[in-house]
Amino acid sequence: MSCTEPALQTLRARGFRMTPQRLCVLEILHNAPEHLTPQQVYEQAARAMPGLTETTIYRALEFLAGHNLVNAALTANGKLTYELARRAHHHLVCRVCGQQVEIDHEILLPVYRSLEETSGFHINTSHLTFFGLCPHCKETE
Amino acid sequence: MSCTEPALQTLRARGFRMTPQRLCVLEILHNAPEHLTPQQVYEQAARAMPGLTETTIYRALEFLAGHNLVNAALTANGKLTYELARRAHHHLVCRVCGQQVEIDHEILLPVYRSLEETSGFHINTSHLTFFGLCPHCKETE
DNA sequence: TATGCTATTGCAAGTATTTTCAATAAGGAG
DNA sequence: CTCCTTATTGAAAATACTTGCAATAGCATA
Ligand SMILES: [Mn+2]
Ligand SMILES: [Mn+2]
Ligand SMILES: [Zn+2]
Ligand SMILES: [Zn+2]
Repeated sequence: MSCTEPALQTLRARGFRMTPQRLCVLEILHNAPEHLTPQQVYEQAARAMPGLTETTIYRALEFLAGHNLVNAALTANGKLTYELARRAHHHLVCRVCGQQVEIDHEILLPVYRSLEETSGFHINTSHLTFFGLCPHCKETE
Repeated sequence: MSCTEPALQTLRARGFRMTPQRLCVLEILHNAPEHLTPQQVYEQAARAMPGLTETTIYRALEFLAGHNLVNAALTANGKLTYELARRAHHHLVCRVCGQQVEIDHEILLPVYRSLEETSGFHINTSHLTFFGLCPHCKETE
């Protein structure tokens, strides 16, 4: 499939390999409407590729995240979920009802700049999760 | 110990209890030079209170974090570590060597404000972790 | 200080995630 | 197209974390 062509090139250029298992994970995340847990990815992947193991899913997700082909996001209960890497963005999620709002990366650029200036670091966090209370839950305490 | 007095009041006022196990966890974090993993807390706690279980440590950390007496922080590999809640701050950690820099919460206030304004949310994320490359590792690629 | 309610603990069992290692297969070279 | 190197997989075992439940012990009240 065409949407995975660039990913394939990226990996090979770095001496790594594109496998059907990794393609399967990318495919699943590509069609997912939202972030998925490793378990959810596994369930779908196992359906498409019987015999594939959970171990492989965990490894594929970590690997793909390391190569910026997928992003990991933190949930309110401290667990990681994944999504296909796309336009840089962040999340704001309600601790009570779980409602999510997406945040453009541009909004954070100024802070990134000032943090880089004062620390000398090059920041490459690509996917932050802020927590809080949504307009509704803010009312009902 | 006096440093735990306020914590005790906080909990009782809300109908919860201060137990020797929770005090032990607070005590350990109070003396820790940096963030600790649940396992590290357990090792120290078990030495002070034989019989205490890992289950209790996990529950105490989550409970105390829920009451803002301790803060959870994300490590580069997606795992949670804990520290005693103190002045609001965040972290900037190098993905290569692990070097950490602390960030004053004030620096992020403007962004918080603008995020709250545009989303209507009340943000209460108290402990963010930014990742990147430190000045040194930035050089050596 | 004695009593009662119920939040909290420890234990056991369940689920999730990581690690180790031998067998397999991606993909560059010829 | 075949061969070779070695990145990657699957299986099993080890660890990490969560959940259910009965016994225990904070602490509010009298
Ligand atoms: Mn996202
Ligand atoms: Mn901290
Ligand atoms: Zn809400
Ligand atoms: Zn570094």
